[in-house]
Amino acid sequence: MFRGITQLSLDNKGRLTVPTKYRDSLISFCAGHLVLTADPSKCLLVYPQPAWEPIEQKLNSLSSFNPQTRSLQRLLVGNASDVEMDNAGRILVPPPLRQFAGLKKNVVLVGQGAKLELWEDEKWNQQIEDSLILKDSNMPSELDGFSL
Amino acid sequence: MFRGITQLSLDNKGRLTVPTKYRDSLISFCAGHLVLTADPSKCLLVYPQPAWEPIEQKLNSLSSFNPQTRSLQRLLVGNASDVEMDNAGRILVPPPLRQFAGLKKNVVLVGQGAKLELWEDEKWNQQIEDSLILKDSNMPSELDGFSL
DNA sequence: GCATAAGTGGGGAAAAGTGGGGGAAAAGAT
DNA sequence: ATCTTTTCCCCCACTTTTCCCCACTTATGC
Repeated sequence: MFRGITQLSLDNKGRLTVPTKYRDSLISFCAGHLVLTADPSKCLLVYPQPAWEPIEQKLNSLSSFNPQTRSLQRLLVGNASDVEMDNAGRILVPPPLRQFAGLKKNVVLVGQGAKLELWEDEKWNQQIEDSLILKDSNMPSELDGFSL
Repeated sequence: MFRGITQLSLDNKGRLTVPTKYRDSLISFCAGHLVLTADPSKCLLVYPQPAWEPIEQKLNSLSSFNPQTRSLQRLLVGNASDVEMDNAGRILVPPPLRQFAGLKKNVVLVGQGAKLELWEDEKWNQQIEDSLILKDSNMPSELDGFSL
């Protein structure tokens, strides 16, 4: 399980050095085989390949006549991209995905359980700021009886 | 299964070079025999020929008295076109389909499970942007309990 | 402070993309 | 029916990009 935030930079070829703390577990878990895709929040999602497969299968099994579903399929499956870590522990972020998430040089990699999120740092900070003004009244009922 | 997006261009003869990553599996799966047709979203659908057959049979089996069904049959079966990859891995996109999807030079080929979608690049970007403003309230119940 | 490991950048080889020309086959016209 | 014209397809060569590997620089720990 991934947690925590790492500040990183893309080199001028668009490569991302995966932090050492994740590298060994990624190599043993999926031989460095990752899947990158687009998230509606305009960041990228980074899955170990085995964790991605069931999600893609679920998406592909849904009816393509529902416009909402179709859009999700296009966003997630359509942007999904297989990438391999090179032997320096780097991955190449494909240009279309870099463009989608507005990644320039400074990015943050954020652990989120089974996956990681990759954000342009400004967008990440903005997103954190925005989340602070949430009203309690908007809390989903799933969280009833739950406290920190 | 196809996934991911590839930026491509049609040459001035209207030919499309199929990306290498798909070429081998297309040759072994369907001997380079593809079916292109029109999609209601104004893109083109690209099926390996064996994957297309059951879809066409299903469409033909539906009642042609329902106007919606009839329209679907006309759009999909009516526009379906057999194409072969040449030995440089290129396919010729028939002019009527090129016109339908507004394909000029810059296009994107998008993996969607058993099929591929071919978009004029501007239209694709527009479609992705539009999908980001989706409301949760519109999510189909199929997705209850599903998360990324 | 030195040694080892990690991060960064660049260069080169191989493969993939691109474009054009020539030939064959088909269609149309006389 | 034959000749002419056009379209389509296949092949070859050139250009571009991508990926992989190596070397240098920086950080960290002993």
